Amino acid sequence: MIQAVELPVLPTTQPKERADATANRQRILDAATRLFADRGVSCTSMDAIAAEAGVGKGTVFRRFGDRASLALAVLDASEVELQESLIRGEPPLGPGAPPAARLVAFGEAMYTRLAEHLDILLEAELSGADALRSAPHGVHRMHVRHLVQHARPDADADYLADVLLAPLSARVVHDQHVVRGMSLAQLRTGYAELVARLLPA
Amino acid sequence: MIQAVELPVLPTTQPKERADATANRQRILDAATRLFADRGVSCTSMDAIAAEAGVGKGTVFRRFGDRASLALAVLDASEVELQESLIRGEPPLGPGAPPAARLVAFGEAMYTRLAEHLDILLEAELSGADALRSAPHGVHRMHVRHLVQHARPDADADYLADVLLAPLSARVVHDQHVVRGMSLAQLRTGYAELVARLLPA
DNA sequence: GCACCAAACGGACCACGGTCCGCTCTCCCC
DNA sequence: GGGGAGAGCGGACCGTGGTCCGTTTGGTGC
Repeated sequence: MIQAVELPVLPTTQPKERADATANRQRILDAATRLFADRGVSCTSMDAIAAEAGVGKGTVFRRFGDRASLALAVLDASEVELQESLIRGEPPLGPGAPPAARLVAFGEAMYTRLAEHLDILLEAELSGADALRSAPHGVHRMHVRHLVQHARPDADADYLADVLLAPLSARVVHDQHVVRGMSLAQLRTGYAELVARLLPA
Repeated sequence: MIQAVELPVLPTTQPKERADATANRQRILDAATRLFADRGVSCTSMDAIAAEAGVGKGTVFRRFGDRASLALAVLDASEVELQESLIRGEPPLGPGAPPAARLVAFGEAMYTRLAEHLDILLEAELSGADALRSAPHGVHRMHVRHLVQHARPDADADYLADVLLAPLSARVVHDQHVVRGMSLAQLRTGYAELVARLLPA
């Protein structure tokens, strides 16, 4: 027998987090941020973060899953800000400018972010076997793919998006800038010229 | 008092490896190759490799330094063959063809190699924080940089070489091919078009 | 052969990321 | 405010990569 059932308006809503859980999440994020800054990301163990947060190690992993996700979560505010700029910000980063200009601006923004948080971003993509499946990366890929498709409807936007994102990975930038000493200005210029070649105005 | 000293002709020569060490290196490589093939790279621990080789774990690490280097060493024969083709092989992979054609051929060769050994290459660049500092990668970068410089003396060959190598990383290809299901043909075509855009004939 | 020594060996040991499970505490409903 | 359910907690536990150091062994000079 079919019955009318009271359906929640948006069943996708999370079942609401308990107050202590929320508090702990924040304490863990604060502790991680502090320790990352103090003694460096790679010298900060998960145990140390748990201890600093005054919380059991299990709680850290329950909240964040693994080390890479925690690193990503620490940068969440910065990521949200970037995405906001992409969607609703001023041109050329936001809508309104031609795709090539927006892409160059995206590269600039990414390099700025990378310079500021290189070690944390490195950690985020190092530990996980699949940093490329993370939500932020997915958003970046969508964005770039969208710009490419508008500028060159003929091209393979999926592949080109990957090409345009690959040099912006923390690993590549770390090697270029830290290991081999290439300047950020050189990287920015290089990216702009790359975009100019790939997305003709 | 200054004395005439008998100088070795080439002090850079390694001081000759002991016979048992050489034998053990080979047994370890064989064991690793076998186990990687049998149960998969990610399911094979270093202890298991040591046991299979009939050797202490310390010996494995003494010979190969770390897991990533061992993975790389397993593929050494394949890498040597590739490098041989680049330096002395037939065109278009080897010398003689125009730079753009050689670069496309390089991409083809790399994709073939990636398809064949994806999991091992993934392991090699996953574990080490600095897979980009490995000897093979250095050679690849030199090669690509050299081709770029010949085709476009005006451009930033260093940056472009990185751009052209980044999409050929095991991590990117794994995500494209395994996770997202892009075909190898699509990747090859994409790379060829990328080269065409970046290195005008 | 022999004796010597550096190179090599091996497995106990360590630190770390991640899991598990029995106990606790919050929240909701009455 | 009392009680029941289940999310949340914490820290003991596990497997793994990597190190250390006392012991063994292969090469070499006599």
